[in-house]
Amino acid sequence: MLMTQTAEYALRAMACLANVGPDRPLRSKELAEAAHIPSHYVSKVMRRLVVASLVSSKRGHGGGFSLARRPDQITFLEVLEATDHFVETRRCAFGMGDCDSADPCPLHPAWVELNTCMGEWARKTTLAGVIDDPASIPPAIQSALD
Amino acid sequence: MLMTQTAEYALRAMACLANVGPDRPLRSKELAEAAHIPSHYVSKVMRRLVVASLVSSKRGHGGGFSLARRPDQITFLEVLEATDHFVETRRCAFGMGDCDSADPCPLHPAWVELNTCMGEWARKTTLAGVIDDPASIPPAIQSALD
DNA sequence: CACTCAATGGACATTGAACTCTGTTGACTC
DNA sequence: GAGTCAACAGAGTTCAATGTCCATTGAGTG
Repeated sequence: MLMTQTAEYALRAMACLANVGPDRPLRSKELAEAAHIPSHYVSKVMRRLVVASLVSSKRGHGGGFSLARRPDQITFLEVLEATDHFVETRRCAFGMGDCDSADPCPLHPAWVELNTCMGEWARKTTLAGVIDDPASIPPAIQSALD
Repeated sequence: MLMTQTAEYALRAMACLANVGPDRPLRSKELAEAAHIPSHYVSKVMRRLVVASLVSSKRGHGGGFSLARRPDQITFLEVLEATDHFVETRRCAFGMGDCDSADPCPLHPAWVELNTCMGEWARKTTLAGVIDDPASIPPAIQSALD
C-alpha cells in the first residue's frame, strides 16, 4: 500500500471537484459514485478536507462540496497531509530507535532520498494537473451527475 | 504510512544482516533486538524473505539468518515486494474503477510520475548502500550481539 | 412558519494487519 | 542415542483503519 485508503479517496474526490468546477457543488452521494468511495464513508473523508480548508461545504438545498481554492493552488501534499501522515519529514521511517541526521541509522541516506523524491512530487503536483479538459467534465464524473 | 510496518521491519532486518556479514548468521532474538522488531514477529517477517530467496536460514545450533546473496545484489524493490505490494505497477492506485494507460483516469499522469519515481528508487537502491563501514559492525547491531 | 435537503458528529460494527503463543521439525553437540 | 538450539508453521488475539448507521443541525423553499 502506497498510502492509506482514505488518502486515496481524498485525492479522487478532489480530482472530481476540480473537474466539475467551483460553481457546481457536489453532494456526497454524487462524490461517492463519481470517485468510487463507499457511500457512507464520503462524509468522513470530506470532513477532513473541510477542516483543512481545502474544501468548502454548504448545507441544505443545493448544498455540497466544492474546492476552497483554485485547483492550481492546491497541492497533493496538502490533500495527503489532511488525511494522512503520508510524508513524515521529521521521523526516519526506517530508523531503528532514535535516528536523525546527526546520528543516522544505516538506512538513513536511503530514507532521505525516497523522502525527497516523494516530497517533491507531492509539493509540485497540483489539482490543476488532474483536469482532463478545462472546458468539459470527464464522462465518469458526468455520468455520476445524471 | 509510507509502506506497511512489515516491509519496514524487513528492510531493517536486511540492513542488519548486511552489516554483520555473511559469516555470522543472526538468530531471530538478535535480529529482533538489533532491528527493533517485536520478538515474536521476527520469524513471520523472515519467513517471507527466506521464501523469496533473499535470505538463507539455518536451523539448530549455530543457526540463524544470513543474506542469500551479496548486498549489492539485493535491491530494495526485492525486499519490499517480498513483504508488500509496495509498487503495484499494474494497477493505477488512484484509478477510479477501470483505469489503464489506454483509458486513463484524470489522476493517471500523476500516478505514473510517482510510480516511476518510487520504482526507480527501489530498483537502484541496494543493501550495499546501507553498510555503514564495510570493515565494522555498527554499534547498534554490535550491542545486540552481546 | 412547516418542510425538505444535505452536511455534521458520534456511536457502533467490521476487517485485516500486526502481534502473540505454542507445538513441531530439523540440525548440531556430546 | 539423548539433549539442546533455533527455525518453521499455524491458530488465536489485539487493535487501529475502515465502513455503517442514525440522530442532529443548518440552509434553502414555498
